Amino acid sequence: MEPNIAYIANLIGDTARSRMLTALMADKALTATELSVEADITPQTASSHLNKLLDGELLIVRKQGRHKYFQLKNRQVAELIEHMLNVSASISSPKIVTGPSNERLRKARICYDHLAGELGVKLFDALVREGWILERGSEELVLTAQGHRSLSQLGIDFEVLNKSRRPLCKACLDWSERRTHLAGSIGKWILNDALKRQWAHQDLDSRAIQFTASGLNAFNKQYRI
Amino acid sequence: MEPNIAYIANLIGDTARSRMLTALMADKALTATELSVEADITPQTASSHLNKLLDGELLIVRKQGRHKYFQLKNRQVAELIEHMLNVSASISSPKIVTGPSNERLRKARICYDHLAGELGVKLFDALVREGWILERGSEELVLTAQGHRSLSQLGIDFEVLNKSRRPLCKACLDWSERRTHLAGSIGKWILNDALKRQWAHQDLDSRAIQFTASGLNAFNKQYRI
DNA sequence: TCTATAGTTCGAGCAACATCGAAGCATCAA
DNA sequence: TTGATGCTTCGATGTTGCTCGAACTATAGA
Repeated sequence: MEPNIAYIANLIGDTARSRMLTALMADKALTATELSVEADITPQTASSHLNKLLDGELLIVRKQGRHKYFQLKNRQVAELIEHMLNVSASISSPKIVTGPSNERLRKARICYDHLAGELGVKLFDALVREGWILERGSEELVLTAQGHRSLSQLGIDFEVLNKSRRPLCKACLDWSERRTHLAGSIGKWILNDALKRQWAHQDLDSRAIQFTASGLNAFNKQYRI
Repeated sequence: MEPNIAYIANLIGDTARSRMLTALMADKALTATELSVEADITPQTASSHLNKLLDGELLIVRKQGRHKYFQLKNRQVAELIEHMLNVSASISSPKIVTGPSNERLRKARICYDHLAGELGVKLFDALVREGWILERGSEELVLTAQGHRSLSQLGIDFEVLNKSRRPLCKACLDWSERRTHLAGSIGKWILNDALKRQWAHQDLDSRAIQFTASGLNAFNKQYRI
């Protein structure tokens, strides 16, 4: 038999569960209670949903004291959610409502482990313009020799990155901008570096990334945005 | 608001609808009745499901006389389904049952527009071994100069392929083999070429690709499998 | 030991929706 | 015009499963 995609899709296809999954796209482990708040349901209901998601192997859980920390099982699952976000965003009928909290999400947010939103797209454009990465076709990205040099100077350790089997650069479609932004281990490094330098911090309650005024300046300068 | 992934997921998450979608992965337009047979439901029920899939913009339809031909809306949708097949296949609980008709599917099948299954993986391995394509990391593929030469000799027209914004080579994870096979416009060309040369033909009732004995020989020889 | 918090299990209520029979419309081929 | 085929609309039925209140277990802290 072919794999049963209805099972997985049905799992994601519930409003409460899909909200939990989307919340977990921030790549942060969340507790059952936090997720119940996120999904706007009671803890009992959340407990039932979380068990289903565990059964379906979309989540993993770590127990710490009286807390349970849930997170997405792996990158494959995260990429599936991302894919669904993209397809959903390209649909016309259920209109996308604009709100104040979404303004921040649209500006800059975390997409599993790299920067997305307006700033993510700007970053990508700048890297291409400066010749650090090269677009081959519309989906394939290549790091140039110059990009390698420049990023090394910024402190990236390619020795470490090359050890992982993950590609350095990867194109990721942005659902709010409908444009490409940078994923892959370099994308991850750039976000982590900005957080480490305290140019920005992640919102406690959402996937939004808040840049400080000076942090944004430094970030823009560093990447010629 | 973030895009509503529950809506799309819920659409795919019904057994009947998911069967229809999987059937359409063969990239062939099917009529409403054919799809109702595929999903094992009455035409009335199928009609209702197909309308929902149209509303959700997962399908498009062409009317021809008293027939209605449905197909997947675009490659993005097909890739989403493929992604779900992969995630589903990597789940342990709902075991994959082996059956006679699946034997053929596992050997060689169409994955939207390129070759998948055992033969697809073998093809990929051969192309890498012969140095026609290069694996960078685990997901990124590059066409080598030698690959360009060799494929040109086989009749591929890179002028045409380069016009499309689609990447030449792309890695696609195979749900039955759990290994990489070749997608992208070259993958598409190779399959089409084999069909054109009548080395193989597509099953009428499924996504299986049937090679003739001599066709398989020629195919293996051409690509050093 | 007592209390507060995190998470669970059970059961009942309720709404959503997949399903099909019956009947209807549209098209094609005589 | 008649009959056959493809597809749809309508209404009734039944099941699934999301939901929460109530009561429970488990852990942490004092």
